[in-house]
Amino acid sequence: MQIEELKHKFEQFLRQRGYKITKGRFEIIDRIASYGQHFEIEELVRWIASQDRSVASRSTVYRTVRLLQEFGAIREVIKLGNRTIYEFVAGKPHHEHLICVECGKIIEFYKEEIEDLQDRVCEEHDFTPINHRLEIFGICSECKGRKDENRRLQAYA
Amino acid sequence: MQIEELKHKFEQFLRQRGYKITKGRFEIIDRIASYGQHFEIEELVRWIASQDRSVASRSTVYRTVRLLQEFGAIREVIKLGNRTIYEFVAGKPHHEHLICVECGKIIEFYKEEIEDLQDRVCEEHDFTPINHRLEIFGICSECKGRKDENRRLQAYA
DNA sequence: TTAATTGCAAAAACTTTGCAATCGG
DNA sequence: CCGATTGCAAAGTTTTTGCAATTAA
Repeated sequence: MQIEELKHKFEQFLRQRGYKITKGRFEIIDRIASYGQHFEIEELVRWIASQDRSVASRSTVYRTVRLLQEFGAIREVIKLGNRTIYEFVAGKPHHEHLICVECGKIIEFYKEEIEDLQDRVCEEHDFTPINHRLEIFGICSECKGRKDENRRLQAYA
Repeated sequence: MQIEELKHKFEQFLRQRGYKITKGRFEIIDRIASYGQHFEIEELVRWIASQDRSVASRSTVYRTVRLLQEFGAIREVIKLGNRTIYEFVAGKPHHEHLICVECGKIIEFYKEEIEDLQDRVCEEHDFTPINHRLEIFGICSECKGRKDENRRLQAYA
């Protein structure tokens, strides 16, 4: 399974750095995987606490999230206001996000050409890219529909 | 002057919303302009306090920054870790950023094609974009030079 | 054994808010 | 005069950290 492979690689990563293989760290990976694609840390803390409080404390969750980020299993993908939304990468190919500011829906997309153009920009500036993030905020089709409805209702009122 | 025009438009914006034209709000615009292109709120608070404490309190700075954001004179352009970097837009055309994670340097760029491709992606998803942000994190040419130097030094050690 | 990890509570960093005083229209 | 704004201090959020106890190697 994908997750097992990830855990195995994480184990190697920990060993390489002289860190320890603890139950908590691997449990957190499982909880992230079971929570779904995107999450905020406090959400994750609550999710873990709601299931089994003994898995990890808030501090351990924060510390493990940082570690998983260094390892590359999760990424900060959306920054909106004071919120940070992480994504469980788990070997998924790179992609960008459309974020509906109305309902919070997150749509993933990938455009090879955009990536290529970014590389070109970096070359032009002799800049070595490490990672990037493209966030497009707007209104999704469902919310647009809903808005039109509201407008109609208001018009009749 | 550019700033005067901006202030004039901001005045109209305030009136339109039934808000008041206060000295503080306009002073803050001047201080942002004099601070430079990019800033964090706490930096701005300190900058203002260092010049003339009577201009505005921390709360007023926070409240005015929010207002200026709604108005469109400033934008949240970089979100890195727990930091938020704002940019004074002041009629400048839209652009994206390269951020050096080594020295913090910010390089602006604009690629028409990237914008066009984004529009196409949005159309494909029937998504109405409101705004977007593309951040490319990496190492700038100066820092690369510095790193090579370090490597050389280490090699000799 | 011993160095890393954990949980806890405290602190830090950043931001928002309630309220009384003040100011703008 | 009335309602918006301000400054202050207090409270809210989110994240980090010091420390003693615990655990992995």
